[in-house]
Amino acid sequence: MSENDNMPYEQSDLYRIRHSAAHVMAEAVREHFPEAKLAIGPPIADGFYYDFDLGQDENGKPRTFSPEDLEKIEITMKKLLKKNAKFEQSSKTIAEAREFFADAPYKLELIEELAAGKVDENGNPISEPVTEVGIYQHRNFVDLCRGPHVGFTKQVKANAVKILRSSGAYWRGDENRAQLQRIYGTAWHNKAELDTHLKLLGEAKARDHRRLGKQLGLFHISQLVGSGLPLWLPKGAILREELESFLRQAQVERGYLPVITPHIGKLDLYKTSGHYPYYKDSQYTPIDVDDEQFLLKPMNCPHHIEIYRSQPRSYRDLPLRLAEFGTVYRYEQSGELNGLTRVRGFTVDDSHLFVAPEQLEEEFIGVVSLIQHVFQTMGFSDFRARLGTNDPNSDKYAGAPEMWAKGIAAIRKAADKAGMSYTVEEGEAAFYGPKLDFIFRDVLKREWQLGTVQVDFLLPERFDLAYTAVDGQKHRPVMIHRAPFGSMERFVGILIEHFNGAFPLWLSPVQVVMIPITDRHVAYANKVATELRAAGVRVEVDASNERMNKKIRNAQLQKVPYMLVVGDKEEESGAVAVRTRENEDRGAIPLAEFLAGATDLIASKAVEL
RNA sequence: GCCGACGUAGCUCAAUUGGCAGAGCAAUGCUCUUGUAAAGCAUAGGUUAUGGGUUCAAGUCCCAUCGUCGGCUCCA
Repeated sequence: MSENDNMPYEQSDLYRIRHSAAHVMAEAVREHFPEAKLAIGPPIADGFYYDFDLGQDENGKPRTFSPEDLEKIEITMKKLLKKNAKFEQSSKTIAEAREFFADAPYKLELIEELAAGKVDENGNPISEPVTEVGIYQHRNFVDLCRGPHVGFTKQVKANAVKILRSSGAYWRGDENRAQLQRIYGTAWHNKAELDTHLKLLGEAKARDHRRLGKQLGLFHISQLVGSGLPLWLPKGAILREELESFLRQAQVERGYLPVITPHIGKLDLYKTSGHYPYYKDSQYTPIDVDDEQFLLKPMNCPHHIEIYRSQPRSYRDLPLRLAEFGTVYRYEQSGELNGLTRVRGFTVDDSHLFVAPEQLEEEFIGVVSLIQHVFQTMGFSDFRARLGTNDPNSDKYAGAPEMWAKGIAAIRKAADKAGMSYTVEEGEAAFYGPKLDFIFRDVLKREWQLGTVQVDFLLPERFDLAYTAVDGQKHRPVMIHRAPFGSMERFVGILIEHFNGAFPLWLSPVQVVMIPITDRHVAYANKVATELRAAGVRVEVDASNERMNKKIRNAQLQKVPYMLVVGDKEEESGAVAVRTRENEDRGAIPLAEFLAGATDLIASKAVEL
């Protein structure tokens, strides 16, 4: 790529190319749908989109793009790019713009917001009212736009552009407003880059955790059980239990205490905590029993708080770190469900730390270091932290401004002390407090929010939590909510895609497959398997009536780390012929030697075989 | 929830303008006894997501419901 990696995207050639591609695509749409009203069409990561309002069909329903329409639009778009035209920049006063865009209601709305000094075309707040707006024109296509663009349409190579899909999208991202028709496209410097990108999309599809989950027998979603309620198959359950026991061990070492709480609780519990109003729209309907209402728990915190309150607490009890792999239920909208990464019932590797105010910083740093330990063990090196703060203009957040300020300051101080750099994003907080999220970039450069740490002054107040301090007086503790994995479902989904199903040895559901060459070697294979199992290795014996080659192929497709081929030679010498899923043939080695090596790698949670 | 596409055997997919539902893999049985990514033969497997409708005739056309996928909104 010709761009300097440090250059902001907004100043790059690709940004101009994509922005210009969006304009020419809109020009093409206007050729097929002259009545289409234009909304916005910005560049995005890897491409661009443009939103259109196509009016209504004869039945009064909003018109939409058919797949055939998209094909036509792409052909026209390429023709228009090649036809070449200059992008000319100019500006109009607000009054001129109002008049010029009189028939473009969405553009008018943008102009009014700019004139009022509210937000720019991307919805970002602007500091002061705008008096002149930018205009870009090529041929007869004129758009309200601050650019930048390429000089000529030909600079967007027709063979480096592709229309990808269309979908509905709400105007201004607001589901209460009109739903527009969005067309997504992608554009690159040249055809080779486009092909590379399309290949990457294909790769991402091939390692989709839903596809691999089926192939590798990890999980199953049954229509009869319900959407978004995954069933963990034996191999998936092994993987999950390995992760859980790893974290349990790390928590024991750090003084966490286990607790177990039920899956439902009285509605009043969540009214007290404040979860009910905030999560109302995404909760299962309350269960009515004997004039009482119960809720499937949407969060574990209130239950853990009741454990804190089960007895009087002293400063000597603090910090109290209660941990549970707690399953919660949220009624996500049907269109939001996605394999394991977006479900309706999921298990949080949850913990709530009840700390004295003066312990907050140290405990927070301890949690950050635990999360770093978890990521490091997984072999995740590419991640960043994000400080999510409240949006003062939103009513989504509870509690007094001082509490928020205190929480944010505490996180900043702790993060700085821990040497953790982070970005700040307003409106990314939990309703009860600010949080530090850990965002992981997988091998395909996709970002996923995993671990989270949240500081909470609100719930201790709501539940009137207290402890007796050295001074003999009641003091209020502070809570830290945290989850290094986030949710077991999402984490495993991401793990599947990151490793493409070839998990590190310690996580592999089957670590070794025994491959006897003929029937007469099955007994020896079983003997070896018994020995390996006794040492804690997960082994399967492939005693099927198949050729060795087929057994290797099957094990390979299941991404089993080690295949141990045994025939006459191995049986005579007490050896195993080691083959790895990386197609590496290590030849015959003594069983004891293989076992020692494998158990070492398992114990050290090595990523490499 | 909204917009669009889709739903055929356990899996991956065929089935001409509406005209006898099919293949490969997997499964099961038999034969072969095999040295580093697919042995051969045979058998079984379906109310074409569900419910209505149009038609002499529906996998195919129409309506509704459920589900999946891609987005939007939302989110661990």
